[in-house]
Amino acid sequence: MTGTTHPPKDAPELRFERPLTTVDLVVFTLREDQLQVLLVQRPDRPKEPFPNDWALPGGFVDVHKDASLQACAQRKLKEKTGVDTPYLEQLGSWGGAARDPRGWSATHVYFTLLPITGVTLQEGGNSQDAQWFPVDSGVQHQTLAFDHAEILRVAVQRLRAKVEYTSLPAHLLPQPFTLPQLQKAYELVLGRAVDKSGFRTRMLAASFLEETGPIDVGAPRLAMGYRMNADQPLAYFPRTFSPRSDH
Amino acid sequence: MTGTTHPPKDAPELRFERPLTTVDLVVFTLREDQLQVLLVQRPDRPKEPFPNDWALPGGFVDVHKDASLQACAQRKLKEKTGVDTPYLEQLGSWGGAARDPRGWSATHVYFTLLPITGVTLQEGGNSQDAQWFPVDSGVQHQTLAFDHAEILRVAVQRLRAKVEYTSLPAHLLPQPFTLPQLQKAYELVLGRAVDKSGFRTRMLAASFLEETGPIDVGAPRLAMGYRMNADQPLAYFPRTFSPRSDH
DNA sequence: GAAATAGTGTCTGTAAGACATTATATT
DNA sequence: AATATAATGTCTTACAGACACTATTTC
Repeated sequence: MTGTTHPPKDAPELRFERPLTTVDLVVFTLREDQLQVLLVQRPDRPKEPFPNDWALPGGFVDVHKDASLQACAQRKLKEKTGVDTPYLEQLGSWGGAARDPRGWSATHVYFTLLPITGVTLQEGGNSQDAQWFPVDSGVQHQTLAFDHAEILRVAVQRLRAKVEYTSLPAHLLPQPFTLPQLQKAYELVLGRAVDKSGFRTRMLAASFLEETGPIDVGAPRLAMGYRMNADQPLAYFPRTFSPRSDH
Repeated sequence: MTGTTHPPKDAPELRFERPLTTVDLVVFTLREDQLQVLLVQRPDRPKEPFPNDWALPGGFVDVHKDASLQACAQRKLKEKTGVDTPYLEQLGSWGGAARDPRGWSATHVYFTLLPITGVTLQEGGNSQDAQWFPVDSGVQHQTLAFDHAEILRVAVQRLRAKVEYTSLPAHLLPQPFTLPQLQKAYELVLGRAVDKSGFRTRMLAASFLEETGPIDVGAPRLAMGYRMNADQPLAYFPRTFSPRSDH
């Protein structure tokens, strides 16, 4: 380990301009019967780009605090939401000369799904205002800071695609949950109804759920409660959901 | 555009240490009836990490040459292979304090599939020796430079997973190709046989192929030639390949 | 016509979609 | 008992897998 200084003194061949390196988060939750995403408002200070615009939470990698990109994402998530998420997936990276007026920059984007119940939005710090926005309220096409509108669009697309053949939406619910609740989560994310019978067969066949006993969720009848198998953060189904009408 | 200098003079709040930013490539091809991957040998020079070890082709982002990460990947691919690939997908990014002895670094990894016929390996430059290695010859578990063994493992996993439900292997063949050739490409990537009848139905149903007329590929009988639909770099199948025996 | 490969047809199995029906709780 | 929701059953359809069969070319 030679140790890197800024500017690097010990390695002449490394004396070239380095891009800025950031990590951004796309945090999804279910709130008010809608799929929502967490955004923060850019500060209104001199030299800060996109003042007052909404942006994905995130920021610069701190080479002294963060052992890795994933660790950096976890840290930022914890700072904003107080949550240690069990599911954090890399969405991809975006980098170029034009995306940040401060210079050539590359961001590593992670996305996560959280039950709203576990979240307590942290005020202050770099993110004056953190706020939830419904994904289908036009946020995707509003002018977010940087290229975050594009990133959010890709994130939503990836989420919806993946929900068609994985157990992802289970992470949106506090445990234990019932199958009707899980089905509703799927329907809210996909934006369409799903057949109950097929849904249940499919979920139970994937064996990523464990029974926890009947639950009263305010319905006339008790429903079986389930929690996710601890060792299986994500189950893959043999086919995608796809209504007949598509063909 | 404020313009970034090194060190930045105009933005006190940006005077922190920046990670190194690189782009690496996982280049797959079909060669000698095997799935192979392109590796380059690390130079044996003072201050260069992992001297003589094999590594994925790639290198530092050049903020003056490269408009974006994708452009950087295209440039490096062209430099090494002389190819302008029609298919370049981001695999993900790897970053951390420990992966490069020169300091905190993050690499953005792209992968591509090429017909071997179009490639002419470029000698000299930063990559003394570029060479093809069969994926299943233990390269995945050899000690590659940096964390490239891990990256390669993920790339192979992603490729094999995606081949189960997409038209990816078509990019491994020079056009036009025949369906038997395409099937062989699938079988080589997947490492198992695939049923002919189902395969053909599936490929033709996906309608990403255009007939180009019968071809003589040295077989006793002519076969229909196909090329990929120009506007469809990747077709998705409704289900994955999966032999009965799995269930 | 023998041989080898290209291409097609038939049967079966799996799992989803559609929708009807039964079960269980509350009022 | 009425009602609302939970859970199950039945029928159909799509499409892959297995495997047998036909077609076309060269020798």
